[in-house]
Amino acid sequence: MKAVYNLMAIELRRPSETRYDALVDDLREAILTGRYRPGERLVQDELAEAFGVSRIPLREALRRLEGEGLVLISPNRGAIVRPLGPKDVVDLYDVRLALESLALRRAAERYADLREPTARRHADARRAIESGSLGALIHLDRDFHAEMAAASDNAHLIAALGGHWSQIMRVMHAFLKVGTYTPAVWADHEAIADAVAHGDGDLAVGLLTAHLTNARDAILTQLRTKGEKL
Amino acid sequence: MKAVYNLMAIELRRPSETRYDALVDDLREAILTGRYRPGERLVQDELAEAFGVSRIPLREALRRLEGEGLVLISPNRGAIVRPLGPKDVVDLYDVRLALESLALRRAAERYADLREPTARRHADARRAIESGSLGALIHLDRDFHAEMAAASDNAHLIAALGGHWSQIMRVMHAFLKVGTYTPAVWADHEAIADAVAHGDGDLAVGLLTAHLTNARDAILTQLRTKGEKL
DNA sequence: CGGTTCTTGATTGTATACAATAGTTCGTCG
DNA sequence: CGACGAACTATTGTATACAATCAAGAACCG
Repeated sequence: MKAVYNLMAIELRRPSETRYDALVDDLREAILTGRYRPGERLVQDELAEAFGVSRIPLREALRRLEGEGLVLISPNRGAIVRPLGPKDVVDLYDVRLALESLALRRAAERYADLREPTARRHADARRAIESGSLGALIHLDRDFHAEMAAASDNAHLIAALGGHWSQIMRVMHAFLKVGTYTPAVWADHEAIADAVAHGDGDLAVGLLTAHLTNARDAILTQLRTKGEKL
Repeated sequence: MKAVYNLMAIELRRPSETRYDALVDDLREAILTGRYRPGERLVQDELAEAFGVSRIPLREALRRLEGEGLVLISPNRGAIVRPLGPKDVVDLYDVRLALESLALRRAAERYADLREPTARRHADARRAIESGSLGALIHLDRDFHAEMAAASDNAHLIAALGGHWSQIMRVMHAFLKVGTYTPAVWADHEAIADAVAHGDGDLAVGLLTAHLTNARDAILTQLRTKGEKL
């Protein structure tokens, strides 16, 4: 059970970042990408050795991810990756629509102009699709929505959406393993950015509603037909 | 620095509850009620001794509360109680309205009938007002909204609202120290419960919007005139 | 004196060690 | 042969101990 610490990896991060900070990011990413499967037990000793740390910062990271809803922890029983079903997808997208609608309205009131970075990401996304790097694609997608949230200038909204995107990204990763990514989403993004820049909150929300409904339904049909686990 | 552990307090809780679980609740309550002031440093050794535990479960509890937005933690610097200003009140109520509106619509779709427990709480609230137990009053208020959230049958929405209520309760506690509690809120609650029971989501949301706007404005004016810290 | 480096004390970060719990296996008895 | 229960094992929960970091003040130099 003695761990051979990965000395190199530790010092590649900026100095004042603690093991906890790095662990939260790494563990989250591992769960999002499906390296740890839904329902799988997360045994502390194993994880600690895998990440080259002791159980102390690891436990703190698990508590954090519990707060984000990525893992479930029961006393004296340990942590598992939270399993998600079709109802979770529906529920998540409901909450997401409510929060992001608010974000768009506030961003539109301030005439936030995100057209330039959105176009840039659109180009990046094309390249990511060609090279087949799904992970990068999802991060670009999230970045767009995160930037919209930031434009709302509401710290509590940003925090709430940040937590929810962990879950959304899990769903997306699972979907992209079996489904196909339609570049149309980036046209949607640009239309939304346009509406916000012109201060038209109603239009932006309408576009977002269609955008999310399409995405959700595509995911749900894939889930039903291929029966992929989340 | 040696702690004389409060042996009695430990076993008064249900057996399989860990020190972490108890700490989260106790620490949250202490922050909500203002026992630890906004901006105040939360030194781990001091807290550990005060609560009769070691720093390990304490640190985990702090991570949890960080996730709820009650404390801010910076690496190697420690935790402080997150200070809230007038803008936070506006932002919080914005997010709250978005989330609770969704909850009411879903609850109304299901014709959830919460009129009986709401009336019961109304009576309890009268007694709480007479006996001047503000803390109990706030908990009753939260319970109403929590039950509405639960009636939405959306686990992710419930979780999101649960986290937010920590913050809302902080604002309410601070407000009630200087402001007055108007029993009219319970008439609002009953009207909302009625609308939901009749399946009228639009009406329920309209009532909620007025309810929250009134509450928010009352808090804001109190803050501005008396300049109370949150 | 004003600014800069060094030292020190307080505090956080993390590893190790041990205690407590729950799940499991195996034996016993009906 | 199955139900019950007692050891055993794997794993979590928590305390202690020590290392790393930061903030503040002292010493130093211009």
